[in-house]
Amino acid sequence: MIKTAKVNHTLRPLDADEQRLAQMLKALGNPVRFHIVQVLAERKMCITGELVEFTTLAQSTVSQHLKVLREAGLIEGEVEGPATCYCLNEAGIRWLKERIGGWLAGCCGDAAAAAPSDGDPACCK
Amino acid sequence: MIKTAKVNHTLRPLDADEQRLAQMLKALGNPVRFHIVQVLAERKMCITGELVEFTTLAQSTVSQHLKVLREAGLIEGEVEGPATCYCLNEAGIRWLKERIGGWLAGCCGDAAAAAPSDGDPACCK
DNA sequence: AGGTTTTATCGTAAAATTACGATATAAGGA
DNA sequence: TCCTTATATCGTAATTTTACGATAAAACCT
Repeated sequence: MIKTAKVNHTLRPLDADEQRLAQMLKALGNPVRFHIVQVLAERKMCITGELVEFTTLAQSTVSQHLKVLREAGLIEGEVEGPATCYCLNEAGIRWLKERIGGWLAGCCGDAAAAAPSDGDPACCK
Repeated sequence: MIKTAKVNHTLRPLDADEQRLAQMLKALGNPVRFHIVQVLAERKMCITGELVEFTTLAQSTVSQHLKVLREAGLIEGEVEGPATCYCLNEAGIRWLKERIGGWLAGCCGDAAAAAPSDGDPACCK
């Protein structure tokens, strides 16, 4: 329950890209889902049942996790008979990498633009 | 309550780097914390009270969120009098970017190594 | 010394997430 | 047709996370 009495100064609404990034990070922020995408990267593709075998969770739980990853645009599934075969969503992963690479600009600026005077730049100076 | 009866095949334990990455993703997977790091990137530094003003949350809540970010290695705080001044942890952010950049290798291979025969590569082929 | 500001931490309630079993549905086989 | 396999979804319980108020402690000021 968020108090509305406090004036919200600068927390501007997230634009579409930021929302997408936040959704991806949230999806990956769960240990099981973190694992799943790694497994998919290694194996290239898995059917639901295989992922169920890899984890120690119920099939329904894995299915839910897959849904979160799917909706975040990190994986995609193709129905093959009664099974569903999942793999990473390459476009989504690429987007994530590019987005993170440019995220929080001004923090890790170009080495040419930011010449560290010390090996240990002061935190709050 | 995770069932232990199921054989855990290939979910190998995460190594230290993977654990660190998972922790960072988890920290960033919360909307408030996502916002905080963006604010810190824009403003370079903030004291706790300022971040409290930016959000609509209680001070104690913000403090908790800051703790999660701090422990994940994404921000750092320096005590100045009664206040604490926070900024992004540049080394941690840089590490995150590099790690994400190389994560899930084999998925977004080099364009030279993976020549797409179609504009829309099959998912589970 | 007393008062004010600031904040991290604690305890707890509320909210959100994750886990599970049940089940309907689709696909495939005998 | 019946049976089996596979899975997404639903309802719900369990667990975790997030929110809040209270408070102790540190720093600063009068």
